[in-house]
Amino acid sequence: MKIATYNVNGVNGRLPVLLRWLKEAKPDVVCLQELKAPQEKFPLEAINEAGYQAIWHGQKSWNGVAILSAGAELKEVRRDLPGDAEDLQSRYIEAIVNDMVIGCLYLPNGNPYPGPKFDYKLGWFKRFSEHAKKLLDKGVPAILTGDFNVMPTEKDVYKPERWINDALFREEVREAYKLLVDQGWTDAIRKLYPEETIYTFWDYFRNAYGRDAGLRIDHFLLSPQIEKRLIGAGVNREVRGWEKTSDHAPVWIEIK
DNA sequence: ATGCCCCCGTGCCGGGGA
Repeated sequence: MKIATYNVNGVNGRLPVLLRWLKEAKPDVVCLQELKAPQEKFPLEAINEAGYQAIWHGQKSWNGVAILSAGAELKEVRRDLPGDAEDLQSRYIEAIVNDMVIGCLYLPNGNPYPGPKFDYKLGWFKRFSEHAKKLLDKGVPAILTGDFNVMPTEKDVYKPERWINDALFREEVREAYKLLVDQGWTDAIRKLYPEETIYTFWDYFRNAYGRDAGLRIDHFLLSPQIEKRLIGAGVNREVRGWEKTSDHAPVWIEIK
């Protein structure tokens, strides 16, 4: 079973790229982020025609997350991150698919540092970690995946020294990611490829993709039951080279 | 220190992204 995550950077502007990738990669379950579309403008018909059912939580202009499933039933659990009724940003949606919890997240960017957006990022991270801990404590097979907006280590940045004070790499944020993983999650890409340089995002600026000046910020965190079933993982980096493409590439795992 | 590129919309500029 193949599960993928893809920050599409506008689900309607990216629809041809998304449909082509679905057809070529044939993932069973897909988590999407940055829909940048209100609830009623999600392209459900095209996605149904591609063979997927979907649940999503849209928002005008920004954010927005979705979960797609090809065959297996998709049972929505929640469409918001618990812990702050005033937080109206669409950044989390969770479903049960094949008896697994699938959490699809779009963690706040947090720039500029310092400032209120950075504080919001740390607050969101804390709420997310509390929710993640509850999932582990329940002992259910779970996958948390999406755009974490964190490069976990220096290996995950083309030039770490340039990113020290960026909200994606600040020590507080890396520490928050480490604390989350240390609850008992496994970073799927690093489990299979501990030393490789692997990126999931390349800026539109400065020919970043051509220079391979990338970041690894889209992650798969697996609960112990899923980690035992992990048989493959990778990045469809060629998709980043397509016309009218997102600045992120799809990331996938295969479990037995 | 900033723009580069690209998305979206109370749209032809500005905010946000990372």
